[in-house]
Amino acid sequence: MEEHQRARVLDAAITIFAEQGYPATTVDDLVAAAKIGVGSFYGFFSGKEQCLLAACERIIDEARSVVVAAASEGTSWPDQVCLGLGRLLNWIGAEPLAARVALVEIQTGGAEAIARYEETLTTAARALERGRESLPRDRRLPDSLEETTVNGIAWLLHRRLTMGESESIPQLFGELGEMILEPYLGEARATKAIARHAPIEHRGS
Amino acid sequence: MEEHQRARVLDAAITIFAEQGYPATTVDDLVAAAKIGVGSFYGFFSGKEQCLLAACERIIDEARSVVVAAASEGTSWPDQVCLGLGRLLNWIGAEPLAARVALVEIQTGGAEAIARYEETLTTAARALERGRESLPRDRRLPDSLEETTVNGIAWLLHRRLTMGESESIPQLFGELGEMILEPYLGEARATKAIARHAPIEHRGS
Amino acid sequence: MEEHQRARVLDAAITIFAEQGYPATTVDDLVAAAKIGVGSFYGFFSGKEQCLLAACERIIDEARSVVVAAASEGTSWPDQVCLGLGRLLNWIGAEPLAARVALVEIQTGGAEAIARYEETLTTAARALERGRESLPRDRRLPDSLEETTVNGIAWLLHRRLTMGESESIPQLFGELGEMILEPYLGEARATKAIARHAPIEHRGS
Amino acid sequence: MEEHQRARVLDAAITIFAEQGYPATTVDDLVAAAKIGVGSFYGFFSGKEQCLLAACERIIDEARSVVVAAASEGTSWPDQVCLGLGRLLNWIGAEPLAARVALVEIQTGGAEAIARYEETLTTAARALERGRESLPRDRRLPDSLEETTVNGIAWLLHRRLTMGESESIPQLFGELGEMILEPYLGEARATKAIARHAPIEHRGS
DNA sequence: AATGAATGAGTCTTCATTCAT
DNA sequence: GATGAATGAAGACTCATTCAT
Repeated sequence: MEEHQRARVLDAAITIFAEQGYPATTVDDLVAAAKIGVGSFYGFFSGKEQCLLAACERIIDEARSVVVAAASEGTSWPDQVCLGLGRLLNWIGAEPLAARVALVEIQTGGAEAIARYEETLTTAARALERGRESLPRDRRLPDSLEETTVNGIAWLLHRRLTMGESESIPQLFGELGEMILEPYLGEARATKAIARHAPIEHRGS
Repeated sequence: MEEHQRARVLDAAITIFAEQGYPATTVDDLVAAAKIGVGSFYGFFSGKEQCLLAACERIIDEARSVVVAAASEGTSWPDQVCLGLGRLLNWIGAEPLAARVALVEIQTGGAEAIARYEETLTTAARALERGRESLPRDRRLPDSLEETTVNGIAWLLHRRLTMGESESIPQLFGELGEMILEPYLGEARATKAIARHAPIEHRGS
Repeated sequence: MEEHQRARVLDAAITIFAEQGYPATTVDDLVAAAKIGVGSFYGFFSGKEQCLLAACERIIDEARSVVVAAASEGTSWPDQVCLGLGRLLNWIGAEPLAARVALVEIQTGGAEAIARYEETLTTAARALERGRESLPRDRRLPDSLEETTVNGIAWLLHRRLTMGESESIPQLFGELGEMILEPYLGEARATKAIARHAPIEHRGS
Repeated sequence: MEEHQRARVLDAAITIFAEQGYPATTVDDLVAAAKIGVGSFYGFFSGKEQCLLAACERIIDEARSVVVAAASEGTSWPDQVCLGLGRLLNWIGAEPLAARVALVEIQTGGAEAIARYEETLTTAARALERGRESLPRDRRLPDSLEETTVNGIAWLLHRRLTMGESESIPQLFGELGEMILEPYLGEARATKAIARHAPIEHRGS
């Protein structure tokens, strides 16, 4: 029961953080939206920042599981990337508020929140490094390629989310897929891999 | 005299903003550091946020003029890019506090500050589009390439700045240079262009 | 409970406003006198001015009910006027602080407060217009008679209150009564009506 | 020269005080309007309140001399009253800003200013007491008649000035004249005295 | 376990006044 | 004599957090 209560508070917090921005949100806003008392809030979280952190954690966990589940359906690495990316973008399109919190608001949540954000991006970058395994001998990639890619993507999403264009996010599939795969596969193979997936979104891009 | 005074306040503000972070900085911190009265502060700026904005404006102007001056020494476009990038990285290495304010703290400075930040990156992205002019017919680039590149670079810098590794920033020249030029020139020509410049930094990367 | 608390704050506020004057009173003075925290104060009132307004409203309500109750005991209109006036003056003599706030301090409380003050006087003036009903045909009275009368009285009270002569206020009964009634009844009848009431105060005037 | 300068500052101050209200006026507003430096301002007046006081003094002196000059043209006391009142109302209609400062703003100028205001009204009331000299034996008037009358008039003017209806002030001549004279002369003679003067304004009232 | 009334430290901001030039 | 840059005391108000019920 208690856990369920906490989850409800988190839901409310995500909505409020996304709508008003983290700094502009007061604890009172949060408890009003969650329909609990201030005391209860401090029972669940040790403060406003911890609440943001918990919200982000839940959002990222959910996003991660979406990606992992999708990737497990693929056989080759490029397929896994495409599936994961596609589903992730769809999920973001469906949950723009949550995405906004985990990608935008977290950056205004103080030192620890920023650290978590960067950690998340780093983890994502690590995951992409698998693409290097099947690289032709002569192909050398910059050390920070994955980090740059991931951050580039995060920024593109950030932008759409900030500008209220979240419905268009799934349509980024083609562009982002190529951005990820091209360095490892070259343009031709990357394009082909992408074409195999997400015909709908690709058309739109 | 008045202008000089204001510049001094800006200097102090940049240091404080960089060291404590914008949200954690109070107007009192600012006036204490600048050794002026609160009243004077409000004579110069209409508030804390405007002060941050003014600081960023000055920083960005300075950075821009460093880049422009450097680029004007080059003949070909790749040369201009290399010169501009190299000097910019050196400047950042020499002024890490200023860079931190304009790249990191600005993002916590409220809506207008964020808008300015994105504007700056967009301007930089626009400048890189010149690389498309001499592109081979068959080479097609994603629309958002430059924005992604610029943001990826900003993020890399952001990261070093945040982690206190600002001295290593000039050494990113090789990596960043390739990241910029490769899509337009291909790997071979990009590497060559970079090798012509900044031999010292390249070795370090 | 909350309502009772708010009433206590209002009591304290009336004392402080009357003693120091509205403009010279700070929110800190108020909370110190009421023995509450600043936060609580802002829970009760949205600011200093609203607190003054609330205080005046309560005072005026109370004064009005004193007058209405007294008037209801009278039969003829002149009797009602005398009863109402007498009790009002006694009440003011007993609550000089409250009277001062509602008559004096309210005039320094900003636009809204002044509007309320004038509104109150206008209402009182309206009430006096009933005296015109039984006027002899040939008697014509200036349009603004009641307003002038009411304001003249307010000003006399203002004066005594300001000069700390509040104990003498009930003794104004004879004078004020005549001032009110004479235009409608003529001197003779006015004097007689007054003589029927408040023998004690009349003697003192 | 210095005196002339000071007068200019006073002129500017009257305008500003009337337009923005005394409390809302800052010393900066004043010096900006008078086109002098802050230092000079403090050379002329020891502070904002003294400036208001000086302004009121000048205004009242001028108003008084208008009345005195007018009254000196009359022969009988009622004539003198009518002439003085008529010219005063015309003057107020012509100088609403000054009148506003001396009648309205002065009341928000702190203890001393209020004292001056009341003093002025008291002086005016004293002047009216001359009307009692030729009173029929049996006619007894309330002690505070003149104060009440004067204040009633002040309040009527206050009201028009506050509501921006200053042009209509000269038209109050008939009403105010009767209010002053009636208690001493009775209605019939009062009306006749008034009719002899200010035919134009009387029609409008 | 839940509540929300109460707190008060901390912030921004204004503005009358001073004084070196 | 005039200037206006500089001052900083003072005030209104917010909001994260506590704790008695």
